[in-house]
Amino acid sequence: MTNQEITDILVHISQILDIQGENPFKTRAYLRAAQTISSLTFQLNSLENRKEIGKLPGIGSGIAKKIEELLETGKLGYYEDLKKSKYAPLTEFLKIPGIGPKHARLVHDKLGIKTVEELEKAAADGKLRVLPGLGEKAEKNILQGIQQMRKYKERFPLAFIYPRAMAILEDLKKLKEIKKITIAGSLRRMRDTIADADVLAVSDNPEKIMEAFINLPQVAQVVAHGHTKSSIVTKDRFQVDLRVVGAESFGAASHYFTGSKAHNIRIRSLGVDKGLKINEYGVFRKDKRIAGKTEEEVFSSVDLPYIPPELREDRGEIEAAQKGNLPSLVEARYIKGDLHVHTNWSDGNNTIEEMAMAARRKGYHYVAICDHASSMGIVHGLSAERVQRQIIEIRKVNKNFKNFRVLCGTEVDIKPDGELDLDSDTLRALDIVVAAVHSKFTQPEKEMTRRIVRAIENPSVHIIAHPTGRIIGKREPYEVDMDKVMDACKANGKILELNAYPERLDLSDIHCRKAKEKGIKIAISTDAHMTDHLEWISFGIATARRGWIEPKDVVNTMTLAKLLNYLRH
DNA sequence: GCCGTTTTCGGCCCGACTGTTTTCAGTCG
Repeated sequence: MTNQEITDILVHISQILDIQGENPFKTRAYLRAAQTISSLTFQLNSLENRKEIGKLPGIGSGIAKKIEELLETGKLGYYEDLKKSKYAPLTEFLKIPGIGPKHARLVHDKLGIKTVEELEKAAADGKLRVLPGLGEKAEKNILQGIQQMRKYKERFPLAFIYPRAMAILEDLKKLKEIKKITIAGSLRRMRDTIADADVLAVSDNPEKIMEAFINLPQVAQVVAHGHTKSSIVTKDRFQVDLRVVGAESFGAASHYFTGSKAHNIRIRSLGVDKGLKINEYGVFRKDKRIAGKTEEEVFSSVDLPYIPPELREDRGEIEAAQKGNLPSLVEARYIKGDLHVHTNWSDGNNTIEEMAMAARRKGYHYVAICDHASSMGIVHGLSAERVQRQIIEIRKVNKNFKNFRVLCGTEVDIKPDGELDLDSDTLRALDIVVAAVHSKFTQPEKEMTRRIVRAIENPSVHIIAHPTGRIIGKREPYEVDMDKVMDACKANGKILELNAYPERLDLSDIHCRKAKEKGIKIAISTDAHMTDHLEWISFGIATARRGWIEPKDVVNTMTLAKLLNYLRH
């Protein structure tokens, strides 16, 4: 049983208990345990890890026992019983925005409603309005919520939301009443997918801002409209929440709205321990504000150093901060080159020279041209002979540069049996060999793992590109044992790519952290197919930061000389 | 259900908005 499966079961347990009306702190305990497990960098099902379960944060003897039962037998008696509860099917209702555990239970108990379809019909027929606490408006909202759930249930890739949220920020900035404005929420934490965009502004005239916000041209629907907080859905179908506070509260509000929720709860609990109340307006002792203007003040009020947004997931960052062990995360300024870009020699849009110029404009010291070597026609993969010609061309281009180097590389296919799509003599002639799976994604885990491990063991290979093959929102990662892949990388001194292509971000943050723990080096590369794509490096850096990656963990922070030396050895 | 250099019992983060209510419960983040 995988961590993900255990997580799903714990969440489901929490939801059923919630609907049953259990003690909310108990249901939250299950959620917290689920969150802990979902962010582990190791699988619980390996034997040596099982003893540690009870020591994990938020997992005590009760839940630890349940997890052990799941690992041991693949089933959990407690959960099997819960699933028989008449309330178990109602967890589907919780996916409907505006419906929580209380209303889910209410419509079931009073009207016998068991499915979303029945709920929709009851709302349409005006049967909900007679229930205590519900009215006509609630009926309408539930109908709307059901439609919204069906339409917008997905999360959006970070790179889809990011520019659109920035555009809204720019629009709002034009208002003279706005003194400060920033993104917050999962967008600021740079999660790989985003459900909605949070924006925070400082103003003395919040109502004016609200008015302007809900009348932006991008707005398709106004979800909520209050004095200091409003929510809209854009024509691109994602929700934006805007909150306005006073300047004295900006730090506290930034911290609060950036989250994560789990991180906030921990910080506020630390505050409670010190007799402080922390909310979005500031840090208070009794009624006296003692901090809140900056995030640094908020952290410092609970004796912590500043914690970067990307780390705020309650995945150990608070403990690390308390011990003074926070990582010094990688930043854009450390990146000295891009180790995976394409040109019009294969499926890219620009020439070698154009890509090189663009990389140099970014201040890079090098760029590796890694066009496809593939028997798949669609990418115009290079044959061995064309690789030789490209090497000559790159040498020519390099004569035009000083203090900048175009590296000869390839993105060679890993065939289903683990062989590469270029001969080893050709591969040896290159500065850098990036190998990747581009076909037969559906191999069983054992075969896929063996396939990739064979490529890692191939002495010509330096880097494994987009190691899990996921396309966010479109394709699940292929079935591969990343522990074995990483162990092979460690044993053979090979590098894993963090592909910054916005729909990939592969490695994920969790895998980055695992790689770091195992001492494996990362290459943050864009896989750019045109010059503009070089900018995507920022999404890769953000994902790396979420994985606690420091400059020393990243090969493309090395100088050219060091990098070439590293690749040769 | 978890957790503890104040605690092994009694706490557990905090507030805005909505809709249905006359003071609040439910939902959300």
